[in-house]
Amino acid sequence: MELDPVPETSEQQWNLDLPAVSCHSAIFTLVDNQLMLLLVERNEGPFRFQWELPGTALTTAEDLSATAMRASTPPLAPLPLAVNNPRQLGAYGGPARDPRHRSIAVIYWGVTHHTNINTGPSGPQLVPMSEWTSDGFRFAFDHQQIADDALIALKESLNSTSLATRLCASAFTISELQRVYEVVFNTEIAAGNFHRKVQSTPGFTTAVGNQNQEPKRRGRPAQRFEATNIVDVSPPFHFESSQER
Amino acid sequence: MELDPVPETSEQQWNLDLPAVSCHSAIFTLVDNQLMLLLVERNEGPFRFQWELPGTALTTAEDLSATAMRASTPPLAPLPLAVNNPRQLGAYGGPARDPRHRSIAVIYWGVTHHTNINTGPSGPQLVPMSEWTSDGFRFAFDHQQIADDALIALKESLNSTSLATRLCASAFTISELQRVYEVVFNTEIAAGNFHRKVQSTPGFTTAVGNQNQEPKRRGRPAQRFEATNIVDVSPPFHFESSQER
DNA sequence: GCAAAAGTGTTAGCATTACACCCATGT
DNA sequence: ACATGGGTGTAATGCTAACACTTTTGC
Repeated sequence: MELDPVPETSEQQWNLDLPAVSCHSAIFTLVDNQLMLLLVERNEGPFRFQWELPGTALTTAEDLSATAMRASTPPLAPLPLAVNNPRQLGAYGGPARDPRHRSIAVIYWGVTHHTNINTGPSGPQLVPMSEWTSDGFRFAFDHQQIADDALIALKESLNSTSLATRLCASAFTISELQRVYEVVFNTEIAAGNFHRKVQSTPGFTTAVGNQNQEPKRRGRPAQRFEATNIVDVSPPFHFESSQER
Repeated sequence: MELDPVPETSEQQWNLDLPAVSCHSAIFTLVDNQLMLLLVERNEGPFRFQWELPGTALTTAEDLSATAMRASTPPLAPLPLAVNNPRQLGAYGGPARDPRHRSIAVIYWGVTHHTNINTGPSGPQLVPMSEWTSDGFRFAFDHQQIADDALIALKESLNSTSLATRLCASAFTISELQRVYEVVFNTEIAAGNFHRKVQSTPGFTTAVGNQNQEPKRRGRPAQRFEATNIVDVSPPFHFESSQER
């Protein structure tokens, strides 16, 4: 069994057979109590004027994750996108996914606070979930399936890890954290129990000194916390979306 | 942003830049109370005489999973390998993973009963986990990492789904099913509790008519069951490996 | 004082664990 | 009879859901 992935054919055939590989990213964030996904509207080629996950061809000698993250940064953006924990969703390579040629897309997904995302009129846009899960929305290629899979991966990670802290600002309250879950799962959570669960999970948050210079609101002022390394929640949450799609 | 994954360069450069894509499979099975992994010893190219997951270049217009499964079937085998639920582990594409050229490997993993696997002297071999997790064992490329990741994925699926039934023969007893978990996790399970958990999970098994023509052993004869569709176990098991590596 | 948000206490329910115990069979 | 493996009963434990209740603030 020869496992050299380069087939022994002529150079011309080699060209035709070799698939193109691209890396894409599915970046989620929260804006205004809505879950947003970073998407790009295609302006040429097949699926023109339809939306896709930001991606780029795999050409330079870097990790797949680095290529994917680079793709979600607009060309002239001053700072790279701060998604510090991209996770691989998988490779999508159905033989008919690109009408031009065989194509493999490797997808990474991640979350970040919306202030870390640079959007511009000609680059990636934040699209609310209510839009891209509606029937009229048009994804390019198989990116509808990919976005659905990424959303499932996001929910699984929120249930089993402290990833939700990365969707909050650098300092946040427990109820702001709770809002993350409520938005993503479209559900209501009993505040008292949520508070205990987070506080009783070691490493979920770190208390921050009482720099409580918030615009004063009603009610008892909340403690503020910071995100730390992502830890497992054990036993996990088991939130479920109430009515999806 | 042009997202066409084919860069607009000359054909020669195109050759150099385009990575090679191969599909590999990590097939687990049980033989003699040992967890086995299907591996191939390389006999040419880099990493000669080292072991890799069976793989093949992506050349034909088929699903990635089909290519991966084809790679684990010996060339002249009469029947394809019966892994009816291959799951994608991920894509591995570090820039240095293949010393010859840029290379992307898409990995699928699965389980099956050992009688469904055809091995030959020149093809894939079943290697016990005790061997391939020992320090002296030599994997080709980054297949050590991939095998470790596949084992983690296997354990996660055993904990959260009824996949273990696919490692048993077509008819099996609850204690044979229990042995699957005990071998993979290298742990001991209280038989009574395991019995209840399996029986109380709808769809985990299907009772089979009392065709109880086994070689008679000591003790009360056990009921025999068949595998059905794979269902989620909720709440999941949480077995853990006692002393790994 | 009252409303609102933060945080704590308390009870009931569910699922697992540990282990005792009975069942059915071969020797 | 007895050992062996199959299967059920039961009490203790740990975690969560539900919700009452206290605390701390703005109005």
